[in-house]
Amino acid sequence: MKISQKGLYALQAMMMLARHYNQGAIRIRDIAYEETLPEKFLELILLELKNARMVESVRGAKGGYQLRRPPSEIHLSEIIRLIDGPLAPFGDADQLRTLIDRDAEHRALYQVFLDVRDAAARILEHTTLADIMNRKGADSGKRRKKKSEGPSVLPMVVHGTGSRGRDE
Amino acid sequence: MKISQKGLYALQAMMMLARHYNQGAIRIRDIAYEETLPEKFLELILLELKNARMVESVRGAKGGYQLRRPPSEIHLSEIIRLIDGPLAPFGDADQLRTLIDRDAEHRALYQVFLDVRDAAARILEHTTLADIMNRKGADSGKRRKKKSEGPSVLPMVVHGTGSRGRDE
DNA sequence: ATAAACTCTATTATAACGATAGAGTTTATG
DNA sequence: CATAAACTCTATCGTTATAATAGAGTTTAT
Repeated sequence: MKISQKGLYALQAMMMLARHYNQGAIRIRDIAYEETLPEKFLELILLELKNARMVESVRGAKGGYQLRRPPSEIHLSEIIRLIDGPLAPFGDADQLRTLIDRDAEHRALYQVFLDVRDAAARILEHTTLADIMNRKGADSGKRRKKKSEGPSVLPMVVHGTGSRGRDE
Repeated sequence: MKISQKGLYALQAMMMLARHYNQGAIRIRDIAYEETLPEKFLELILLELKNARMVESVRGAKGGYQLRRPPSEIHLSEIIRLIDGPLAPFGDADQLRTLIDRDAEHRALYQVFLDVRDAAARILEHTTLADIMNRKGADSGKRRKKKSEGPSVLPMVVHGTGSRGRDE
């Protein structure tokens, strides 16, 4: 899974709407300004989010956009899947399962792909807009230590563990 | 991180060379035939793998390609990074760490991205060609004892755990 | 009535992707 | 030492995806 620039914009816009939840409709222009996003491009993104029923629009003067559900009920995975497609690093989960069933030669490889997608899904399907709002701004007092603390959902993801200082 | 068709080809070619490790140089044509890969495209991929010192070539008649290191010492992450770039779903790990440091507004979001990349890295940096060779074909009894067995590092990746039967 | 907003379709430029072509170089071997 | 078998390298090509802009159309508050 690759998150495109557009996907990032969508996530940022949704975060902004989450911050202003229950404050009425927000104009595209204001979202674009606050998040520094290209306005016309954002327009298309919001239209997609609307068609996916994640946001709703109010048309006409005084119009704008707002979330259709509370931030705690919108998962990052939804947004990412909508804009950038499946979470799997190759194909999608169903395809991978089929390949694991039918392609004996490459079964083990596809299983690794599926493991990677499951790991991503476990994080993104359990993280909501509310989660990342609350985590914002360098420790909001909620016992979130600077170094580790790991990703809410997935145990033992200790920060310094992965290839720190290596390539990517 | 997205694994392209080219990335898949590279992984398949490397798996094939792993199966034929210590059997001398294998011709491009034979790799292409055995794995059903487009020969001319594979040529370019092998060249890249050679420049990255993962394989070596023997030129001239009777030439071909072979692994430069034993299959147990070649990690899937190396191949994927070479062909498809960083494991992170957006940018690379260093960029993400910088953004987490400097962009207070979006810190929490980038942290999630980094968590996803760490989860992928944990799997792909610990899975070797030998691992997936040995895991092949629903455990056919024959086992080459190499080093670690099974998904050494990432336990708890229970097959049926992830969002089965859902969207992707 | 009109300006402020969202809506929709089209278009563009650039890059990435997947692949093929062909001329060049190296080497085993008869 | 000629030759065929192989790898090496650069170029090209068609397609699709990405990132973005443009502009005409529609809805609505005031």
